[in-house]
Amino acid sequence: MNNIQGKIKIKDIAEKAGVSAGTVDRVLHNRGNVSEETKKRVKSIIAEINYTPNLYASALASKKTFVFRAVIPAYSSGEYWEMIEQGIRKGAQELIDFKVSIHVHYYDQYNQESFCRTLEEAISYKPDGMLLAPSVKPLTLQYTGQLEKKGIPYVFIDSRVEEAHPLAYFGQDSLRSGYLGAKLLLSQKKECCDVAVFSFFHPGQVAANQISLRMEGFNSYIREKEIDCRQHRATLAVNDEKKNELEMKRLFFENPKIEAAIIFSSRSYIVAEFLKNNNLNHIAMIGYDLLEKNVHYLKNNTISYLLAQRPEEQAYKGIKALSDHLIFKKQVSSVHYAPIDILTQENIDFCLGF
Amino acid sequence: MNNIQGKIKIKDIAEKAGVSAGTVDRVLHNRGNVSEETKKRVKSIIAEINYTPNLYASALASKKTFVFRAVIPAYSSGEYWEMIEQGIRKGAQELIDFKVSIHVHYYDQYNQESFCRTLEEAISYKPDGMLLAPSVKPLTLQYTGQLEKKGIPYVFIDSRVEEAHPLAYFGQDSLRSGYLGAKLLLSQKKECCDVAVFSFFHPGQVAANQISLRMEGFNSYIREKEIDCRQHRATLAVNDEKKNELEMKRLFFENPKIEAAIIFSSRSYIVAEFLKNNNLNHIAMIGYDLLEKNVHYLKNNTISYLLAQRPEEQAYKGIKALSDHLIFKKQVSSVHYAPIDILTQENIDFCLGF
DNA sequence: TCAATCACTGTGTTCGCACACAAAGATACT
DNA sequence: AGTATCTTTGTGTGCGAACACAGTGATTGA
Repeated sequence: MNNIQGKIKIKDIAEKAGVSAGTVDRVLHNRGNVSEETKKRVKSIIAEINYTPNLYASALASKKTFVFRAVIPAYSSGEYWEMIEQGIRKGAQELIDFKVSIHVHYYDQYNQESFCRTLEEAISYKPDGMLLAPSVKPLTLQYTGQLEKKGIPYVFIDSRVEEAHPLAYFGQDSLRSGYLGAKLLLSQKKECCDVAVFSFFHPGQVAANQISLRMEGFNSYIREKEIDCRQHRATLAVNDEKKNELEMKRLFFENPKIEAAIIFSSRSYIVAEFLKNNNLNHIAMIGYDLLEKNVHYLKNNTISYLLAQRPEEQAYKGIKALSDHLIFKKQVSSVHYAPIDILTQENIDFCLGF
Repeated sequence: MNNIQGKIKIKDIAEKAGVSAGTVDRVLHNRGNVSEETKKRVKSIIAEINYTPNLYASALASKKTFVFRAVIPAYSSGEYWEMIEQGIRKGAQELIDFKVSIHVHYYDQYNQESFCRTLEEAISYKPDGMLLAPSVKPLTLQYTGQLEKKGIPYVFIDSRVEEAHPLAYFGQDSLRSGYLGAKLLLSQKKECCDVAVFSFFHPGQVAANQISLRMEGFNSYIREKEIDCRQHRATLAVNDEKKNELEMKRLFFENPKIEAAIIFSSRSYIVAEFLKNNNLNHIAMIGYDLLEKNVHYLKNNTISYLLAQRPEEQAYKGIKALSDHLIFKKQVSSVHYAPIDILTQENIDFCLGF
């Protein structure tokens, strides 16, 4: 017999094949030095009884150690990227007994050179795997090319770069989240309506972002459903409160008929704050991402819906994809869209923490 | 030095305390036979260096085995409870190397006696922990009382019974999901409207269910927001298609002004099918739970929103709660509401599988 | 013919921990 | 004092797998 669980061990396989455990081990890990004949025999037995190794025993015995490196934008507390890092940390925690350690590198997302320097440094350590929040395409491709040459698997988080060959991508389908935003905002409108549409901008922005894709999705809904509405666009600046204030005043006061607003950025709270302060309660508003400040305005009914994307889960799964690939030798599928969560006052309390 | 990860092992503690590994083990597991003095010394060192055991090595060495038993309603393929079982199976899969095995018992949810028999049988095996989909209160309390007397921890899944003392509860906040249904259906209505409200019924129903709570939540929204609407209620039968057909015909044809419908049951597809077949496309409809048939009608635009509750995740977490408590000695919090997912055509594809 | 080399296979130690058992002191009892 | 008993402590083995190392024949070369 085998153990209590009835689970098959290497010894059982060895017995059935009439060889020793060492030989089975050699077959399992393609270590060579096994005759073709016994190799086939052992392999067929493994397949037949559907052997799955005890990963914990395996990790315990293994001398291999793994180092992953993550490269993400630097952030302040409460920002979107903080949640990404939380997911990374959670993954790291779960993997320590598998001898995995994870280092996080930060780059200035408004500085191209910083991106390059950070990435170069991370790569110079020759990690076993990388998690990467990509920057603009040509820049990113330059480094993913290096990684591919060195045979280091990497995972994209948050956004994706075409023509690269990541092990996997974890992020939102931004087109569709923009489309859904339009539906939630406009589906029940019967007559022509005025809508404020906000995007964000920072000079020198180098990290990829989803604003333009979301807007594209938004517009495709309007086209498809032939919605009759007037869009009033504005672009806010990341770090210029006064300018933003003026811009919003201009927009809302000059167009008093605006009855809906959508902000294609996690900084939705900036507009929400303005609406709240100016008692523009009649304006329905949709924002993005589960930041604390956004949640605040969702709870006090300024933001009607928040479309969220579970960044911790994305990052966590990204780490898991690396370990699944490198340690557990599992097949990992390459594209993983995060669910688009629709959050309201009613269900928000159940979505904090994942 | 300790190992590569820098993680502290029992041996390290033993060295620091000037005792052997065996003694440290005795302290860690309260096995007794340790003098007060050394016990204190060892404990203080453990606390000081914040020791966390390698759970995998621990499980490997341990001779203990655990048997969990789950008691849930019997179901046919495609029903709600199938997803619960999937979650249980997933949990079982992850725990096999921790020497945990899980048995599932099924009861006829329309037969009180069956519930009793099934539960008695499950308890008679003296499991280490139980996962339970409760029935009506007095009946359930009878058995949870037995479990408590025997010191067997149990977890409620799906719905909850007051006055019992489960290790944890995993399920939806039904009141709030009814409230949210009302909001999605009615928030944009300006004039008085006619709404069809469906509940379900089966003679002899004994498993607890959330229909009435959802309805209560629905009504509280209407009261709070002073919505002006006419409700047309109907109760459908679980297994009588013809009667249901007649009932729906009566309702919708006699009240042609109905422009919205909500079904407080996972069998929402029954109403959706009727609307589809009778070309009542103008009626906005809200259903509950992520059944395949419901998804079908969501995708073809008959159901506008589906409010889902991740039953697999609930069950999975229920199993994890048991193992966290029994095996990993973690503290588990007692109430866990599942997120209320708002599903639409746009985000449904990302929510299948968890 | 004997040693060297090769392909192949078996054995033994190790990982961190649990647990059975042995050993060592301390105490009490005849 | 000698022995039985109890308390306290240390030692050894095994969990399942990884990997270094030690065989074992067969083949080759001198």
